Amino acid sequence: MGDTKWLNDDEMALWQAFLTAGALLDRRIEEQLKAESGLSHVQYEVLVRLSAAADGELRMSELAADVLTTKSGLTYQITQMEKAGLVRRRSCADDVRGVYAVLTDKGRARLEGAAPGHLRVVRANLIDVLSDSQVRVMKEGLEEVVRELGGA
Amino acid sequence: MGDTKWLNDDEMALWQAFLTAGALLDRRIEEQLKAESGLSHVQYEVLVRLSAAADGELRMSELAADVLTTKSGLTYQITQMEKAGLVRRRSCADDVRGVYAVLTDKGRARLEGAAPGHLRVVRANLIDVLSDSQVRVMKEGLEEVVRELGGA
DNA sequence: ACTCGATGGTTCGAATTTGAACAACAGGCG
DNA sequence: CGCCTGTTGTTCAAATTCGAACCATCGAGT
Repeated sequence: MGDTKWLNDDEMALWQAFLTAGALLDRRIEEQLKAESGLSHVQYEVLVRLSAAADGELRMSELAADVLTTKSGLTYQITQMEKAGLVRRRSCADDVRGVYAVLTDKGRARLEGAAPGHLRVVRANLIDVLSDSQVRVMKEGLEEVVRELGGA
Repeated sequence: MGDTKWLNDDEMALWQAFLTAGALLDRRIEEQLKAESGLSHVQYEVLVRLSAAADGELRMSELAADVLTTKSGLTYQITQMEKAGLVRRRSCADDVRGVYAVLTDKGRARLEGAAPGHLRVVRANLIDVLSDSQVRVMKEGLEEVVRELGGA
């Protein structure tokens, strides 16, 4: 035992491409979003989740899980967004500890303004670069990876 | 003009899975690496690049590009790694501005110690979750994305 | 009602990342 | 040679992230 099974060429190339694509794409998204809407990617995701939720509000913990950030990370971001008026905190009725993050009108407007530009970047650099069948296969594969990582 | 072409279900799912897989996988890698070898993922990548390079050394700028980080980000990390004795700085003969990051024996040893564990995580959560054909398709697709993003 | 092991959010300090500004130099070209 | 533009790597402050510690509360089980 203890002998390591290395990656073959395709596997290595996949891993490398996965890292590179992720990093470069994130960079581009971040800069586009910041320039065009003054939002960070995390903040954009927060707005997306909230706007998709019933009444435009979610518990901090659920939001943190959705946005793939840590609890403290979300606390920080929500504080920032609250200062910017994009979001508001509301304490939970049935659980004194609980806190809801609530989307404000301003927040919703900001999201609507940012979405098209963001989408353009995602399309231009990821979706439209792939064929329909590539999209399907990669979706299947990555969903399996997510499942494995317990992010189901 | 101005009307936005949204994503269909598969495209949306792919984008979501891509983000989630990336974030979760990075998290797991980071924690495994830190726990088992006291390295961050960036530092690990630095060691990998240096060990792959001739004489185990690379110019700062090239290394920064390889590792997908900014110039200042690399300066910081190399300083940390230098303190830890994993790396050493050497100034460039033919270009007074230039600086080489050089892998030390200790650095190489640390990499060798860390690699098997790191590889296990990559395998368990990405590679081994996919079929050979999925690996090939995803590799092709992601390489195309990287090309599009100018990371050729 | 009471205890005890989870849960929800925040707080804190340390580590890291970012981007702009900077200084020093390289390299081509008139 | 002298000028001009682009590089190289570092520095600095500000923004963000991380993780552990913390407090208050919940909820199941007794």
